[in-house]
Amino acid sequence: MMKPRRVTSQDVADAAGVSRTTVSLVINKVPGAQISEETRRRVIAAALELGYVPDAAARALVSRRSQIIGLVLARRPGQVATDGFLTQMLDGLLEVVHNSDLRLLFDIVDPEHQKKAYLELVRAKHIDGIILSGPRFDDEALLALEKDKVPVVLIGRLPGSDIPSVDIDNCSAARTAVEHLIKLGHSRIACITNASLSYTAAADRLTGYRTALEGAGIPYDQRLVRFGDFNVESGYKQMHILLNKKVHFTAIFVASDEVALGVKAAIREHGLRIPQDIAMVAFDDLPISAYVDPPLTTIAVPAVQLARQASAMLIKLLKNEELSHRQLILNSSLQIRMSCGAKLMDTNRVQSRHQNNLSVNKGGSIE
Amino acid sequence: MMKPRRVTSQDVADAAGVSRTTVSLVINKVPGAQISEETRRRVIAAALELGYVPDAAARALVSRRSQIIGLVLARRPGQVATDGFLTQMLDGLLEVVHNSDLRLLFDIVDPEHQKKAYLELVRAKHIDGIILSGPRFDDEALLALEKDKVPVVLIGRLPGSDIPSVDIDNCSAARTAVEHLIKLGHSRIACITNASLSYTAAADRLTGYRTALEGAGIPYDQRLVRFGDFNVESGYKQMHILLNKKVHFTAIFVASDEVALGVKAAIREHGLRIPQDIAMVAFDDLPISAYVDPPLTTIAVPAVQLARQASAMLIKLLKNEELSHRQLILNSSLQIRMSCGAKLMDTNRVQSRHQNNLSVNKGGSIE
DNA sequence: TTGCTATACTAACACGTGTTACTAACGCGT
DNA sequence: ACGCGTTAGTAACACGTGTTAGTATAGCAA
Repeated sequence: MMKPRRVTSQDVADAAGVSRTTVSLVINKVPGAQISEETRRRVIAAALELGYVPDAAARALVSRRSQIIGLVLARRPGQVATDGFLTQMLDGLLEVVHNSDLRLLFDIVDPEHQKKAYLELVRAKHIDGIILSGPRFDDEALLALEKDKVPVVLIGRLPGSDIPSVDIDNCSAARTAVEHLIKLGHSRIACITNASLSYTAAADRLTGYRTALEGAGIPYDQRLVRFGDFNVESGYKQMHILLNKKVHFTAIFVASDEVALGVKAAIREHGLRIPQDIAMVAFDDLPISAYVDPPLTTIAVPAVQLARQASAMLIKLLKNEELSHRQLILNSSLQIRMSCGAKLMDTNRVQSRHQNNLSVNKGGSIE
Repeated sequence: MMKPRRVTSQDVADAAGVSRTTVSLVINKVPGAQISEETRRRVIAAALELGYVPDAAARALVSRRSQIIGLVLARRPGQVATDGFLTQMLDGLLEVVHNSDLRLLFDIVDPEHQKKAYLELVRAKHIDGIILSGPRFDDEALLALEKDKVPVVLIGRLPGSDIPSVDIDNCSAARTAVEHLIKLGHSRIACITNASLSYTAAADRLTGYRTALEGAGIPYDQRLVRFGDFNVESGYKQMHILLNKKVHFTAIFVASDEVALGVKAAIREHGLRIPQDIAMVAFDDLPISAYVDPPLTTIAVPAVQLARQASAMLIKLLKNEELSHRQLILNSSLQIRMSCGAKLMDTNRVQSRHQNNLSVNKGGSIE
């Protein structure tokens, strides 16, 4: 049994009785090409007949474009498994990527060890450009990329660099969240971050928390602050530590819905109720957050749109088009549900469907 | 300002005073090559000095290997955003993929329209092989792949095909779940599937449900069965429909944790309690499921290990090694927590940390 | 006839690598 | 001197495509 040789453009050319060049011109619909309708049809017929599919590698070699863009996270293996934000980004990316006939490569880079991993990814021209989500302050490889003039777009921000980026205003969003708690009468407000402060988003959200306290003249109490690590489990652990410290507080700001779920469980296990004993505001507004019990009051981050915008920007960079904005800030908003206790003040009954705000902001155009 | 030309292996050869062939032999550590230690060092020094990174496209062209494998889901855009299972799979895949110096390409294929999309993906040799998760009965393109002898591994199963696959026994797992409810005294048990019955896993889980009922002599009541669509929202909607029908039931089997969260919210809004009014068993055991309120009794699916095994099998296929098992079935297990009411029978107090089973099965070796 | 333009194509090069077949040099026994 | 194996390295081809520069034909004006 013979292994059937690959169908090349030469085969198509032979079958159609033209040159390989002509085949290329027809297949790629080259704008200025002079091809008679008659031969065009013959070529297409032959290609279809033979099942011709251009070789991606050969094409990439000569055109110097792999038609693949990379989504990279600075995470350790194991931290991906629970990332509810990631799937939303993937969704947004795939949408744009499909419209531009690109492919999406996904990878993570261990922030501790192999910082240069994605440098090689792009130097090898495996991918044409990178979308890096969740940048860290200590990422030197990223600056190397910038120097290499590699197309990069950040989802998030990295102060001191000029890399194009899409983000929300984490600081003021966090501030809004905490101010909401303050308005509800709380003054002892704890905080659990979404991640280590090496991540710029985590640092910004903590800053927002501090700013809100400051604005209300509430002193910052370090004992009320702990650090999450992306996943549910970290929230669960940190909240147990916090509760066991027996430092008094009546509300908490958790800078991630995912982490907040763990926090919630820990609170429950201590026999406390949300929001009656501890009011809670979280951050991200994952699709599930409106459905958990109690529904989370949280900052709605337009994850899908962040991804859409980032990929749209990256594609512009790949085409050497000028960006209208190098730093883009999308709007976030506070979704008031049950966990903060604001709505519970009106009524003590079981919440009706009407009260339980399940609305989701859809749409939003690209650039 | 000149655009600096790419560093090629020729540049390295010149710098080291050897031929390009020698550079290739050194860089790739070709086993039988006769290279003196002295020149080997010179070559490596030169490569490091110049920052040489082999061109992926050129390498792929000549070696006929892209070193990329694809993870493909049969989903519509928008269905990815909430998939808690996906992130777990990505985690498992990345682990294996990194160990083999491969890359991971992620894509979805709209099951209605463009079934042949991933056929082209592999015909273009963009990727060396495919891991297809969540196959559907009506996927003809998949059979075409099999005929093309393209390396494919299924996460899930497709009856009537001989494609290598990794899966759990969805049918018997679902049966276990429902039998658990029956043992607790329930006989009016509703069911909401995880997805449309075009997906083999959804069909299998429904079959398990029916089998359990049959085994207990409980008649199948079609009015108690509805179909989810992967996400929370579908569970919420379907459960509202179910509850509004005023058909009596005391328990429900939801074939997906994600969907179950929506179901939970709907039950709550109707003023009913879990498990006192409606007992619930779900399916998947997402990382968050132990932390929601009440913690879900659910079938633990070893998602990360499914992905690990699938990628390990795919890599074997790529190396033309023989598979020890073409169809691999991993174990699933029922995680009994609060939502089914089993533990509530012992006590009516707030559950202690001890009772709230937060243990996670880790580990498990590869092939 | 010559010259010019527009049309419809094609020959040939370039992209950067892996690999096979071959060679040059050297040591060594006879 | 001769033959022969071993070591260390290289020349040259192949992979399949995009693209530039060039050619052949026809049409048409002068």
